Amino acid sequence: MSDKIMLLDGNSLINRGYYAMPHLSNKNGEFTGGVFGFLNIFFKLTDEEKPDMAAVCFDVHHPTFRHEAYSAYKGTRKGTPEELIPQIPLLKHILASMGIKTYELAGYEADDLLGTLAAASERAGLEPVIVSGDRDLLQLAGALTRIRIPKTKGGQTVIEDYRAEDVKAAYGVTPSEFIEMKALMGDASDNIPGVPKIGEKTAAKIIAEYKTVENAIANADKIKPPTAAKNLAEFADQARMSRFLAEIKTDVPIEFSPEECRLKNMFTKEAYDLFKEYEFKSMLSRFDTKQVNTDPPSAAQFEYYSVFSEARQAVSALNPFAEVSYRIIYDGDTVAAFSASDEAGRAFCAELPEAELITLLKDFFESDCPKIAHNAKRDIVSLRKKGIELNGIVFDNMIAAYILDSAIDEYEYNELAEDFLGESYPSLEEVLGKGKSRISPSALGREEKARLFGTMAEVGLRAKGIMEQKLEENGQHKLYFDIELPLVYVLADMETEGMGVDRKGLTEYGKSLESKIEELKNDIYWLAGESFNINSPKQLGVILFEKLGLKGGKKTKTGWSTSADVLEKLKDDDPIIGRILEYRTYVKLKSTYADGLLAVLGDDNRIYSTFNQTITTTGRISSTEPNLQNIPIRLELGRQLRKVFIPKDGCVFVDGDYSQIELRVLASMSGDETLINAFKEGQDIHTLTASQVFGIPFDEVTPLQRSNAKAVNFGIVYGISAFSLGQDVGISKKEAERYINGYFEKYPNVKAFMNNMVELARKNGYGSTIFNRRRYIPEISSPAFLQRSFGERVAMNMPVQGSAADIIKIAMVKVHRRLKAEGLASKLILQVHDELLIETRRDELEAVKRIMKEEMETAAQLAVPLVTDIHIGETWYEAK
DNA sequence: AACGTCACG
DNA sequence: ACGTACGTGACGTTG
Repeated sequence: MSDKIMLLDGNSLINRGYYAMPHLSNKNGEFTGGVFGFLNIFFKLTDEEKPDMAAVCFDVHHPTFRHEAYSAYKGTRKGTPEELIPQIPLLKHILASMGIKTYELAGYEADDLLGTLAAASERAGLEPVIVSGDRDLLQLAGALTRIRIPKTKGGQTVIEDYRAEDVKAAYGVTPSEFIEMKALMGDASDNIPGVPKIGEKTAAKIIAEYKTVENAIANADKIKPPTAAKNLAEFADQARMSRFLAEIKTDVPIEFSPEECRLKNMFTKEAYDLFKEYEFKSMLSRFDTKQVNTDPPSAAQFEYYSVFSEARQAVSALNPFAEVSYRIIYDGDTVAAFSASDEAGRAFCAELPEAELITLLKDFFESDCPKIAHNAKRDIVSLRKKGIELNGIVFDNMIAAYILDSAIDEYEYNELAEDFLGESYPSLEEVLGKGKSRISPSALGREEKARLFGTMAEVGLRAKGIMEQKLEENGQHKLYFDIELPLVYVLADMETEGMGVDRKGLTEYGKSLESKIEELKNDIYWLAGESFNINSPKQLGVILFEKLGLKGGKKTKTGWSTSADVLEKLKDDDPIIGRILEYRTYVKLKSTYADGLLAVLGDDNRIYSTFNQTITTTGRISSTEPNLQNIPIRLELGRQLRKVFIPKDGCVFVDGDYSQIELRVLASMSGDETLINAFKEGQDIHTLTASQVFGIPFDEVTPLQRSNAKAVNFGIVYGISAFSLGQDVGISKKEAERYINGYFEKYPNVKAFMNNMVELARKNGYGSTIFNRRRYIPEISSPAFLQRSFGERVAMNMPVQGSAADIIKIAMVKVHRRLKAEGLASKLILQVHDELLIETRRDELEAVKRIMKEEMETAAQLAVPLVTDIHIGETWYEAK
């Protein structure tokens, strides 16, 4: 077997990466998208091809005869975007660190080098694989040489593979004829003029018949479209010159020895450090961390105790007046170890049986000693189950990191060290492994435990200072200390309290769906003429659009789309469609809700959801295992499910929800008079929008018009596009455009507000809310239209959605505080973005109603009232 | 693990 | 010409 050599077009691939990738940069603001894109393709290919050797070629532009001769055509070649320029040396640096050879030669482009290296490789008996984003390279395909071209297909990168015969199959010409073809059609981006009026189609036809440009010129009189014949004769010299330019050189005078390109271990320490520095996090898992693990840079002193008396001494030696950063190390739900640091550079770790740890730590945790935690909510909830009430949390590093950058999805100690201290440590995943092969933390060696757990606490102590300072600088002190940190306790209490469920009712609800599902399933099989898996969109698509031949199908990345909005349009074409939609509704209710909730229902008939405070980019909280924020309500059948959510004995539910909070926030932030007055006067906002946009009196708005106006209002909040609004309402894009223009005409300040938010986000790099919550939006400066448009929509939406999130969080803290202050036993148990639910003691009903309304309505001072509707019920169903 | 789908705000 | 709504989480299928 001959060795395989992979030859990559550095410039082309980094360019492709730059335009295809999200707008990436590291924390120093250095742009990295192009390099990341290159490496992505590179690794995908090395995984697939497993080459023995590799080399990367780069352009070195130089004024050569080639460009001088055709200076008339210059200007068509796109200059390298500014952000990409420093990425080219960066890529070379990274490749060097991985031991990958690069080639460049003044005056030659990468494709000439690739051609030369491929030819030399063939002569050396190797199997060359050329990788480029540029289709011109296809002319190099041959018996031995393959060309691979990455392509974005439905959001996914696929890498096409061309041998000589594949070129023939795809283009109808051989690789060498590909050169002839290009000479005729020209290529603006390569400054190849070609022949006027000859495009891809004509060129292909001519070359298929006459094989070469020279031969075509000789037979110009016989060529079919008369214009082509005439031009070919007239521009014969230009065609010859184009032919010369189109051919990639295979004889560039460059020294090349394939052995130098042999791949060794690419995953070196140097490469690892660079990958970390430039934050190519998803690629770090390729490194064998056993080899590259970084030692803690600080000369820290970490003690390890596994004897109770020694551990006790260490805990009591903690300074009760200084801030102590601590970490609990969990093994599942068990407390496996504890570490703490009250002085930079020092920490200890105690590992004992859980019961001993609980005894050891109870006083410390319950004392007022100021503590720096990392995910305090988890500790509060876990310790409570073990009889400890955690007090004195003055800082939560995880929450602080989220406030400083809500887009990050991991906030472990090493990320904090990296971002705030500029130090590198291995991640927990690197130390413990991931997925199935993850080991328990207690399986580490003593030394390692002391160092790892100690560092976790120690880093927390030092990072806190820096983060606090940044919060201050950002004007986020109040957001952090008055809203988010107190909210930790509120959410912990909600998680502790849980929500009651009527187990029998839930079981019966599930049962009641079964027979209907069976019935629909049989109908569908019968109508389809065969049985198949209805839950498989793939199989369903084949049945509907191929077997039954329904028209109007849309495509997804993987096949036919069978989503509800597609099926809805086909409802009248076949009775099977309605059955499928109905089947889906029932199956969803059964699997996700009936079965799903039963699976997490505790023996005490309560459900304990987890409320995540650091997930969303906008500032909302999220709910998991189960998600109690997406319990059905819109359709009656699903809504019935809410009857199984019940308060405990002696209690009722009091539910408060903000009316139109996002539109009120929009009115207030934009200062739009019309909107503000409407809310002040308690007008129906969708009807108002309808009357404004459609130019009709308020009283004459029809239900359909109101519903369309409602869609417009939503669209505005989401960062509207005419296309999507049209889709949603079922009107043409043009008509939708008229709606939007009408809207902005009637609410001019809203338009100014949106422009403002986009401009501000572009200038600052982030969007922000009334309470200074931030979301960084790097996409807003992306060169890629789609990315940029997304960034702009986010810039318009985040301040609105985020401010609403701020407001209800304030309300939660206030409601929680009032309930405590007034000594009430009623408990806040749930938040659903604009709604709060309190499990209320019957004797406290009036007080709770009053507190809820007051605190929710006074959570923030807006230019419009924050109207809150209160409902009471014996079940959640009734309380809405 | 990624995708399609669908539940909520 | 590009191909779209903003923010989530859970489930089942498929590679």
